[in-house]
Amino acid sequence: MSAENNFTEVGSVEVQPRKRMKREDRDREIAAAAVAFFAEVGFDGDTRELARRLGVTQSLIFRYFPNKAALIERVYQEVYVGRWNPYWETIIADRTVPLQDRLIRLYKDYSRISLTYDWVRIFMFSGLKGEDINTRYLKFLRSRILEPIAIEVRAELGLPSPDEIPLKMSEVELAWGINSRIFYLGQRKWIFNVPLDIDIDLIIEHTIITYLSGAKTVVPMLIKQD
Amino acid sequence: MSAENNFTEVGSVEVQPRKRMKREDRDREIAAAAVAFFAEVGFDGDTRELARRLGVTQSLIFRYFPNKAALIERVYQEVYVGRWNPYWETIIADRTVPLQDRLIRLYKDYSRISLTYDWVRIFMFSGLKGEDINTRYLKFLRSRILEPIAIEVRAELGLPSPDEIPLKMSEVELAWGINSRIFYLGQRKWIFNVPLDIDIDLIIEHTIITYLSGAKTVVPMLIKQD
DNA sequence: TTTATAATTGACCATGTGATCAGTTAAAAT
DNA sequence: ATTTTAACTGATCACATGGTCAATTATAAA
Repeated sequence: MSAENNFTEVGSVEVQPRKRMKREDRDREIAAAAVAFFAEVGFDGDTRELARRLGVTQSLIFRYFPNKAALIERVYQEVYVGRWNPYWETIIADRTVPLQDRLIRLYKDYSRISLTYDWVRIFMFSGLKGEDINTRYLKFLRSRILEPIAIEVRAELGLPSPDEIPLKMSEVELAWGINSRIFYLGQRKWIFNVPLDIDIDLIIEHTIITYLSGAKTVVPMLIKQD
Repeated sequence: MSAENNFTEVGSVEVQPRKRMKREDRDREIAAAAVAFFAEVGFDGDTRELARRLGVTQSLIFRYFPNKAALIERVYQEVYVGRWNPYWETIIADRTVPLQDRLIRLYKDYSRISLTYDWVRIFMFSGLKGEDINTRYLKFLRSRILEPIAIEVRAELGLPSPDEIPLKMSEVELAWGINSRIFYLGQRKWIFNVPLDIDIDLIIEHTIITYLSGAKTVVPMLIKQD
């Protein structure tokens, strides 16, 4: 066993590793491996198996992270905080481009991040564990993406701006529909093992068209009542 | 400890239980408790804690189920198989009622089952565990609900029937949109702790209207292109 | 080449968990 | 009242897991 630990197996080929990495590098390596590992097996995955995948002893992990909880916290940072792209927020508001195009572009790009194996599964694992990171993320998403979308829809349909008639919660709920659709694609693929029959980008286009088409019918209805 | 085991605590009041239940009753009681317990903490929840909640010893559980896996299998039966309502399948095809009304009725009823704490959480726990029950359920759902919906949409829009032009996968994908929306509501409520701002029944209505409105735009497009 | 630094290991502990089984006892059968 | 049946318990085993720490050794500094 100890002899093997000096080598990292790739396929059936053994590769000479640099033994003893610099602290920073090893730190990043462990974090990255933890993301992949916990995404696969969940946060109950044991640290010995994680160490084995790293080609390292279990005790080493605890020299880099004080305890398992800290390692998990780091995973959240890597996946949620580290992968948010502020550019998404600017796409929405650019009225030189038709709204439909903006939304399609936004969600095609967003799905490149949020429809990955790691992202989808860790999001669910942490949610089920009762971590507040999900709640926080979704509140953030709501204010940075969904409400802006609802505002743009008002403009697109020539309806009164939120200054005149405040955004109704049901208008934002309608925008949730887009995200729920996208996220569900990720769950089907990475959790439920139900293959997607057609191209994701195409589904996104249909989703946006459906949303806008529905909004045209529903939103005027929503802001009239009350 | 052993003295306490003869009593089931409800709040701070101790209630005299019938010691020694009939096999069938105890069996059902354990199964029901297992559903609630595993829904809360996941399938890594330990049998000792489950026994404690039942006011019973851990070893008793293993007199009713050969091992933990069998208990979990029973949980799947209770939740997925046991709660499916065949009536849903008949609602869809009833053309004496407008399609929009049928779909709203169907999903309002479906959500009464599938938007419960137990249902949503166990569905995710089992999916993440890699059980095939999710895959099977979703295939079933597709053939019993989604494809029938896509067929009814064809009729509603006066488009060629599937006999003439077979259902496109993208038409079914569009119907997935409804389910993804509904399911996401459950996840927000029971997993991510993001309260729903407005009434679920209302969201369902908007979801159906949006879907049909979108379908009117998209479906003719879909079946034209080869 | 020698010394100092710090990355890494291996043995170990405490605790938790699925599963087993001989023995106990409430309740039904006689 | 006595016997029979079967629901239930308590003790225990084997193993897994998070975490600790003194000892080891690759690597950089001298």
